[in-house]
Amino acid sequence: MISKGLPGFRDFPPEDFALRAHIFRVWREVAARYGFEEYDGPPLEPLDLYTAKSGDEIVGQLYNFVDKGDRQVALRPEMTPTLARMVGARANGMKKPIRWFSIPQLFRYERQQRGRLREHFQLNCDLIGEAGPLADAEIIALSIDMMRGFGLGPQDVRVRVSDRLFLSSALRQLGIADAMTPLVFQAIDRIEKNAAAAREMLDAHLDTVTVAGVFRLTDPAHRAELRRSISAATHFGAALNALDEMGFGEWIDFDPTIVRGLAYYTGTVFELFDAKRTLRAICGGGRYDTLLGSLGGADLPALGFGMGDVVLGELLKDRGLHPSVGASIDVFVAAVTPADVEHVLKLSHELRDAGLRVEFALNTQAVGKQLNLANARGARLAVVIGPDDRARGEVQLKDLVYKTQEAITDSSLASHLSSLVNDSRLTTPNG
RNA sequence: GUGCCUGUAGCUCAAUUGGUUAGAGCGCCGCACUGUGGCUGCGGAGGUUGCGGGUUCAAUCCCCGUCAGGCACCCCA
Repeated sequence: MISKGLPGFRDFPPEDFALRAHIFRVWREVAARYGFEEYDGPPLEPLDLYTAKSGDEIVGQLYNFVDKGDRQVALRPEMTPTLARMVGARANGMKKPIRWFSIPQLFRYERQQRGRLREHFQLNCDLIGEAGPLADAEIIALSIDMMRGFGLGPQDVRVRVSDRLFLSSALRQLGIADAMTPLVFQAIDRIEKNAAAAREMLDAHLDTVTVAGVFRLTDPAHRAELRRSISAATHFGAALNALDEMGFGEWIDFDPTIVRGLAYYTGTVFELFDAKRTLRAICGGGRYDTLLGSLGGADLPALGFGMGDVVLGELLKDRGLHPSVGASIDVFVAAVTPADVEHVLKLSHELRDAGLRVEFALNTQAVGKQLNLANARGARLAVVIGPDDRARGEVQLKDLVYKTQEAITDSSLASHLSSLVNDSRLTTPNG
């Protein structure tokens, strides 16, 4: 009896792997367009890499254990500490800003739900060494272009953006002490999901008038007005304007309830959601100017985002934007009689050497069955070889799509097939 | 970690208020079809009804436990 896989861990049979490969491909293509270079690190790290500074939120759900050398280790729950270590070790010699991305598999020990497993792949894009607002615009633009790369538009995905500095100063104007800011952030983070709980948190620490002020600040009805109050002279205002100029204005929703849970964000924060809001966040990120220094790496301003493959995959399936499973071969080579198999083997390998994807029957089968298999594989072409053909130095070439057949001389076959297949690859989607 | 809901063939679902040997469609395999494909017809394989226990003459159905999945919390990548 083969035991089941662990809860929250996935198998990837070919039809699922195709989606994953598609997602990775788009991630890499788009990242490359922004000049980002790919890096990676170990999936298993010393436990203290995460318990040291990263924030207690993550530590509670670490997938950790003691290895055979009595070391406390953890499967990586996030990439940032690893990134900080790598950058810290070599930042002095690197031209700034640093544009790096990675697609790590991350792990968390928590109860799974749709869009949230114990393991996922997460695109991490980070821009290190630039404090100015164009860096903020650049990283948000990158996240938006990722969506465009999958065929998603502003009607599918919304980018909700805020700025912790902006929010802090707004809270200060309400008379809230700086010491209270983290708690108020936490309450604001919950307003949308559970307004009653948020109000309870605030009521416990603030007077009624101030609480009302916080709710007014985050009220969707006042958002347009609040957005107009953000001066272009501020970092946040300049970043928003830059996104407008990049042509991404219609994706952006300024939303002061976005603060994000992680304690280390220092400025811009943003999240991407599907427009129908039926799924969890597709992407989240922000500016973390003090984190790298506090982790003991280089003291550089930085910002970045993480985008998981699970929610994104759900969204692509919902919208019919996932890749269909394409043909696995170009050509099927069929033998009419056992005496033809020798010839089939020889020809098949000539075609494989020419770069074509080729399959043939591994046992003796009627020609009809072999063609049936060719169709099931999605082959564009089939070559049928029988005793009569061999006697004439020919093979029968069938086009399985157009249902045509012609005799071809054996010697000219490889180049003939290559050109046919290359044509059809250009014109067939997902081929 | 907490609460609620759901587990029947590879997939989607049936099965009379508890009643004989748990069925169907799709898919898979075979045959009609020994030199020509997607159709059609016929046939076949595939189930400890998630698992364990209990109640009962009798359990897919009721009860308990457990595991898994979904939803909401918690938290957030």
